[in-house]
Amino acid sequence: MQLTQILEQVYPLPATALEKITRRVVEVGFEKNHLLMRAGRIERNLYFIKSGIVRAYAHTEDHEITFWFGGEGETIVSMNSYVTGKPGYEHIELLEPCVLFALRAEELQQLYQEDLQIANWGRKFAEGELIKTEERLISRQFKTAAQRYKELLADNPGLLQRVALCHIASYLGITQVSLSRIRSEIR
Amino acid sequence: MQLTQILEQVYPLPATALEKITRRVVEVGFEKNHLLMRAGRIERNLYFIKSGIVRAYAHTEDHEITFWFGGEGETIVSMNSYVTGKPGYEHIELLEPCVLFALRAEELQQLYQEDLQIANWGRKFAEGELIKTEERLISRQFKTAAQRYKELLADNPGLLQRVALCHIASYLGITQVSLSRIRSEIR
DNA sequence: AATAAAATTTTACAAATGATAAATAAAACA
DNA sequence: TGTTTTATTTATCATTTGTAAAATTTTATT
Repeated sequence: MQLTQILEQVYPLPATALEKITRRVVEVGFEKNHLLMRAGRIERNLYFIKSGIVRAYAHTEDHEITFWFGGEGETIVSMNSYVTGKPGYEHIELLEPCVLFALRAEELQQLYQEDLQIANWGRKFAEGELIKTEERLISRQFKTAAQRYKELLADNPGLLQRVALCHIASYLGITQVSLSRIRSEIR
Repeated sequence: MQLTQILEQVYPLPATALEKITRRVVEVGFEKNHLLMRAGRIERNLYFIKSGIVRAYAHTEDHEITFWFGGEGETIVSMNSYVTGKPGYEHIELLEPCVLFALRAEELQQLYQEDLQIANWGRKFAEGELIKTEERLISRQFKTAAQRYKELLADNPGLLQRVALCHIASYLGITQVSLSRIRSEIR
């Protein structure tokens, strides 16, 4: 997937604005299982996923939860770190070998201050992520774990082939044992 | 709480930008229990809360869940409707008599296209709401209902005096019976 | 103050989910 | 291919949370 395409699916940008971003982006590749971001650090980059799939997770001593999957065309941001400037709480792990477009957060902040359309791009990006997150929060309350599993499969076919079930269970907010039960009941 | 103060706690704005917004805002008052927004409609306004407290809820036939409380200084947006232009899924109900600052969504969209600092204000607003929502989603998985209740009280003392327990239970993602159990165990 | 209405708590029982460990299946590797 | 390692499923039991209904408390109204 190309960078301009990724950017424009968030918000259409004039050529000049696209060029300002493209000029500051570097293409990088990482192997499977690479830890792209670590909790507790201030993250200095954003990434756009050209190919591959990643997960974001947070953990305490005993638990670990996967709260986001990112695939081709999606944007990897330590939202907390990017917004507040403080260390983030999430780790980003590559679940496949990935090709990413890297952009320094500082440079994007600079562009937000210079370019009206890029500022509106940033707004649209955050707004889009917000409604997705809000919908997930609500769906967790309205729907049973089985319903949420079926919907995830429907919205995201192929995910099952690319991601370990333990991560899917965690994403759905249940244990792996519960997910196994749900899967056996469906068949 | 004054409008400029509300706006600037999201993102500092130059006087000219503040003036552009202020000029388009109208102060309105509603009685307790007024339904400010209804699901299924395209919402044409945003509101800033000068005083009072409100809740956002969504429902299916049998269930209803409260997923947000807004108090003084907060912004009421049907995020879904505002972002996608389609009808929203939330109702907004006033839990107290409120004084609100109303702004037409269309006019704000216009300002986003003219004023760099206002576009950045919109970006910061969405980013802030996003991390709050993301944190809630994660906390729902990491923490027990009892912990979430205690944290809500700690972060938001006074809420208990202003909001019915059935809404708090719903917000925490549990039934009212469960919340009663938690409350009796704490004492 | 007395009554009615609404909100909250309590009780009893059912259903869903979690924890742990063992069994099985799948994947990775020599 | 055979062996080891890792991932997933199954089984058992404990715990949490939900449902429904009744009891109690609080609030509103006459």
